[in-house]
Amino acid sequence: MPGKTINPEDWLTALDKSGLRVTSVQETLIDIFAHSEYPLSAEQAWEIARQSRPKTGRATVYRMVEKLENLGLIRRVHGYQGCSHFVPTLPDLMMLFICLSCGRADYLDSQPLNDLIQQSEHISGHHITDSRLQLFGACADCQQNA
Amino acid sequence: MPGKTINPEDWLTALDKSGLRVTSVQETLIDIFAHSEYPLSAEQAWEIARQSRPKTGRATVYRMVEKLENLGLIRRVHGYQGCSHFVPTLPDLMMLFICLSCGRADYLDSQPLNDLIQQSEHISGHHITDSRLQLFGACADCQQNA
DNA sequence: TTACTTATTGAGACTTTGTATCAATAAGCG
DNA sequence: CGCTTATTGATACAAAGTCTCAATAAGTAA
Repeated sequence: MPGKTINPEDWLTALDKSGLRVTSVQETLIDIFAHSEYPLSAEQAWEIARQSRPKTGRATVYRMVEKLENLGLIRRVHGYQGCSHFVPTLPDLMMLFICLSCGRADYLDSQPLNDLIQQSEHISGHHITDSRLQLFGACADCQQNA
Repeated sequence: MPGKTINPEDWLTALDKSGLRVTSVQETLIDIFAHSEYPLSAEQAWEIARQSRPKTGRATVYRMVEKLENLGLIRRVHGYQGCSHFVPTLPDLMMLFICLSCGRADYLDSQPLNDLIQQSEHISGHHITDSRLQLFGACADCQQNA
């Protein structure tokens, strides 16, 4: 599956700039989210974190996930079985595709969506400030292997 | 805010056809969802149901919400503070707008979205079987009153 | 209408998911 | 190095949703 990479260093820089202290929990969690091909829940991130950092607290992970989301570094995935999974945010790419077979996430060009939203604003009279679009189906790989 | 109406009778017919028994809880809940301008959670629907039917059980409401969702009569709203709210499904209209000021839902023509999805399928090679788009902002009314 | 069969219901226990509290820890800074 | 204070971990707590099972009521046939 295609995909762009993420630089954990940039994330730490972003956290630092935001006035927060840079800690080892942050580094661990950023690494986990940045390197996962799959959307992760806070609970899952906690499990993974404890593999390399056994004493990591549950609340800490939930807090950090919240911070990362507020900073826009990760985005909530609105999936079939809930909305508590997160993927890294990629600059200038906002349309998300989730493969229902392998579970991996892919990012699609969002410009057409932006056009669509502008169009809808015009027609409806509403002022649209945010949007959530997610696509589900079978990725190119999984179609072949089926 | 603009909106189309829903006929509870049609819903009961749909339930009947699906092989399920038609009960008074169903009628109550269908009525509640069909007449609400706002997305409702199962918990909220339970509260409202008990006003006219005090002994209604919590689990029953959760079960019924699940059934209504499976039958496609209500749709899950993927909002800011969670994804546990539901709105009635309207035929041939699937794009949902939620006003962040008054909370009401509005439905927009989905054809442009369908076109966009087809386009994305072409470009990405993924086979897209379902989508979730939600728009947030200020509705026409709330913009005026601001 | 009545009796019968079986899906649905209500109550409450239980699980899961997420939040609040607070003493202990460790980042950042002089 | 030592001080200040944000962050952390442990745990208690709250909220959201599921499971179980005896009691109820919907559909069906006599």
